[in-house]
Amino acid sequence: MGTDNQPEPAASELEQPVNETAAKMSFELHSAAHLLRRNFDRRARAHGLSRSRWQVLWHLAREQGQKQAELAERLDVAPISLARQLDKLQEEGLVERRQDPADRRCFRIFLTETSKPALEVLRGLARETRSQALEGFSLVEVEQLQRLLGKLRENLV
Amino acid sequence: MGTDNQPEPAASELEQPVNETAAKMSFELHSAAHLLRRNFDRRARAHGLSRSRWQVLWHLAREQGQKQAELAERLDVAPISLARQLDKLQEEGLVERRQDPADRRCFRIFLTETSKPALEVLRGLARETRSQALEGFSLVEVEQLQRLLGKLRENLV
DNA sequence: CGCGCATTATAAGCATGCTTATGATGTATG
DNA sequence: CATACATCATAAGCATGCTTATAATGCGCG
Repeated sequence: MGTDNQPEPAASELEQPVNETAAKMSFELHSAAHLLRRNFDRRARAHGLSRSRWQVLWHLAREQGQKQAELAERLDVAPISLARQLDKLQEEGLVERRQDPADRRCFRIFLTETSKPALEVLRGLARETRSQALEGFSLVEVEQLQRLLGKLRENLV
Repeated sequence: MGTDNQPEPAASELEQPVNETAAKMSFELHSAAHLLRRNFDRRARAHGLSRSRWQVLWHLAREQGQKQAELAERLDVAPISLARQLDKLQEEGLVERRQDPADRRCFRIFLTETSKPALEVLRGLARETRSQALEGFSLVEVEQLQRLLGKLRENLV
């Protein structure tokens, strides 16, 4: 309130260029993520693994025994969508639903032995895609990118 | 070939940490892009604009008069998918198909006056989402992020 | 000119996701 | 204990995308 003719000089100077650069950044982010997904999907598809299927397996590999509702939340998918996917995966013997002994409403989801080869394949594909995406990046750049994306993510959670 | 006991020391030192950091980076990228999309989608949805609809409008705002096949390629969508989306948009009067006088097979797609308010809304929503995503970012950081993502995108094209 | 082939838009049928509704089961509160 | 409410999985119906197939039209080469 001291100087009434310079309310927020820094803001007005920065606002415009930031907004313009922000638009480009936003485009790059969408584009990069899209290409990364597509790159991986193509590889996975050659092994008969569609996105919706491998995402379930992938998350289960990190943590088994979750309830469907929990798993659906982590996958950011509607519970019913997961339920139908699990129907198919179970039919093929890749996962199994086990009754929760303490709560008869819910199932706990587990991977079967059958799923192990698929998971190995997925890990390999992820490495391939990442190494292609990050070709020519220094370790510092990768860390920088990770940090900035993490910050951005925090803002949106 | 000079020193046979140190084939590629730099590579073996870097490979492991890069791979680990790369995995985190990859996660952050997917996560950030997903949240950005979701953030925008929620806002857009409150205005009755679904993703598949506003994406078409958005690209047309940049360039009208394209053939369906061209537009589909830019949207990275199958031609048939775009065709059906256009059916609906045309039905609502937001876009129009004009016969190409030189090639009777194809249509040229144009926005109508009716679509202008929707586009204004979209521009506003994009600004809101971006400003939320980039809160606390310096201009330098935004530029850095844009540059790194662009580099990553180039690797995947 | 004419015939094969490419291109454009669309159709049919499937996969996947969502919203809303429902039945079974748990939990809390009077 | 009983009744109201919450939660879990699933069903029904719609939206959107894809693969493959098809009809109309353009194009190139003999």
